[in-house]
Amino acid sequence: MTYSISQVAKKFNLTIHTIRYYEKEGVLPFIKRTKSGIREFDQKSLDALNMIECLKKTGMSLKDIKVFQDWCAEGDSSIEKRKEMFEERKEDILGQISELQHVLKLIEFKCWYYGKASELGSEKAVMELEKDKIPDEIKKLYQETHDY
Amino acid sequence: MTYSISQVAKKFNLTIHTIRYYEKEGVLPFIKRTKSGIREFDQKSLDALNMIECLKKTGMSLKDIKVFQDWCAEGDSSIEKRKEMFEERKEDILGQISELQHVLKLIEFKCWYYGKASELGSEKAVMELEKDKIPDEIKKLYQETHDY
DNA sequence: CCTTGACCTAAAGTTAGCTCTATGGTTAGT
DNA sequence: ACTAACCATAGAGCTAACTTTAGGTCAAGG
Repeated sequence: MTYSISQVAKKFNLTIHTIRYYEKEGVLPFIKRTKSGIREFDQKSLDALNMIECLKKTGMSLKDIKVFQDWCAEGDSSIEKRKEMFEERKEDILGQISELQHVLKLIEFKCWYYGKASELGSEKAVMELEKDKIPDEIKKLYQETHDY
Repeated sequence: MTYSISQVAKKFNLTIHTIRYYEKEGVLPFIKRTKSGIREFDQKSLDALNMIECLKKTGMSLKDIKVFQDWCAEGDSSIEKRKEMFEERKEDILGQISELQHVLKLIEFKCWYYGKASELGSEKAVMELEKDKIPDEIKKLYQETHDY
């Protein structure tokens, strides 16, 4: 079973242009062609594209993804490097998640703040709230997110 | 207490150029100047910059951050819009976190895969492993991350 | 056979977000 | 007053990741 470029584009929610661009930049491994030069994507191509999309979502650049693809093409001798790359990627993602969880605290504080402001009619009224009227978990959110 | 641009740059781990660029683009609210034109950052400026960095980390563009700053400058009449913006931002972050958790599964599968490949000496050996030698949670990770 | 639609390449254009350069003013120490 | 360190502006330059354009090929259906 093979797929045309437009079928693949639909599956991955990319444009045809983007897929061709990826191939040109070397982030997609070799893609078979018909004798007239039309690309035919097989399961391996789809798997590679899935990996690329995944790595992109972790914030990796196409340049670095290309390095990874080159390692793949190199074969078993690059297994160790690829292993290390994925371990780094894992740590990086965990870091990103905890950063987002931190950022979320400030956003949640602001949700509370503007909820109150909407309720009381002004920002001034929220800032003049006596301290004992501010829930402890909101105070905590506030304090934990002013780290400069 | 006020701060010079280079002190602020250090605090936020940005370059002086970037901070000036932010001001030029209107994402920083009005910053006071000495009579000779030198910027003086006060607590309010720092708070704003903290918010900007936070919104940037959620993936918001400077253009949209500027819209938010314009709302802030507009005063209480934009409270509702700002509240909605933060609620959207919150949903967005939760979405990002769960996307990263999904992506993490494929990365963790690859960590296992290359760990085995390293142990057995080749990728081929991993792919030929009998199914009952692959831990269930690894099979699960694999299946859950091939969603095209 | 001719049109239509999906494909191809090469290359120019776009956008965001910085980053750097040139040029010159300001301020604190000796 | 001189020097060094810091500040300013205007504007050019850069990089990544597309996106669009121009011009052409190819295969199937009427």
